[in-house]
Amino acid sequence: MRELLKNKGFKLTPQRELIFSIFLEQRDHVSVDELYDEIRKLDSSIGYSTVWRNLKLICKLGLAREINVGDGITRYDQVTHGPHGHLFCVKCKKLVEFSVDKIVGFLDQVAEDKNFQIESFKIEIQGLCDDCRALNEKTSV
Amino acid sequence: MRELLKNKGFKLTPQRELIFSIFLEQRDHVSVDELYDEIRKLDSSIGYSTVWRNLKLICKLGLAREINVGDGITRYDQVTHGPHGHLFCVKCKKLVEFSVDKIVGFLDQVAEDKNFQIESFKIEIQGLCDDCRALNEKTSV
DNA sequence: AAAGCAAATGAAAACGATTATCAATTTCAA
DNA sequence: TTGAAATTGATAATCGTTTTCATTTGCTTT
Repeated sequence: MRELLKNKGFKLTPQRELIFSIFLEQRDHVSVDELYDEIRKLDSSIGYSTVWRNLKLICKLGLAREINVGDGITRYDQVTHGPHGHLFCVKCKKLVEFSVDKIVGFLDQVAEDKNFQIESFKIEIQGLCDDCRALNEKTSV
Repeated sequence: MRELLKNKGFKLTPQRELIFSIFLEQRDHVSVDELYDEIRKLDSSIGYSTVWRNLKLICKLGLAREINVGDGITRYDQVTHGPHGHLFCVKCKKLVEFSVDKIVGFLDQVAEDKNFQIESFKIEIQGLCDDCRALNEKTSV
């Protein structure tokens, strides 16, 4: 961690250390606000900008990616989980991952056909998750 | 058009008629600003809100979908083009469609496995398009 | 160990796209 | 023709993101 930062000219501050470690232990895809709330529980003196800037830095270092599901909130997705798609529940906003191994070949082919140089891809299914679906049926009867 | 609106209790105004027709003849995925600019050329009295509201309405009627590529600008994608994925050039912001017929089966399977009810899906490849790629090579030599 | 400098921080303000408000106007059914 | 409901246009509010700036801090070099 310290080395990864040092090599690129970044400094290791207590705030940064805390933000990195808390972010990396999140299982879900957190937003700035969500991470900020977590951080504040541990050190209420850390500012919002600092959390925001460090999330950006985490992305720049290649440890996470920004995800935009269209609800106006940017979430941060650890790339250490490997390439994957997302199921996004439009009701409860839950984001669940799934493996996309079976279709990366197809995507590579598409890009090759159009002479497009892939930087990243995004595969997202939007709809209702298991829970919200059950809930919907109950309340609509 | 008139019937589609009438059935759902919406009224047909000259502004709406113009916005709908101009939107539907766009080949690209326009943003509110872009469509507003087009509209203004034809009728400079139409307000931004009206264009925005009618784009929302077009989506509500199922004629288009919102696309979020992560650059903070919402674009509108005509669904009449059928299900498709997007190649998004991070440099020139161009959005090009490609067919996803070969992988919808896979997505359906994923959803079924998790008992997830699909409303829509999004398949996006981000990177450099043919043109920008060529340009990059030239300037970096 | 001290100094110097670049980077990082926190508070606040700026920003930009989206969405809401509201008075005036217009559509459409009765 | 008339009245209720929807629409419009201008403007303001909202909200997440990003920038600014003075101050502090980490780290390298003496």
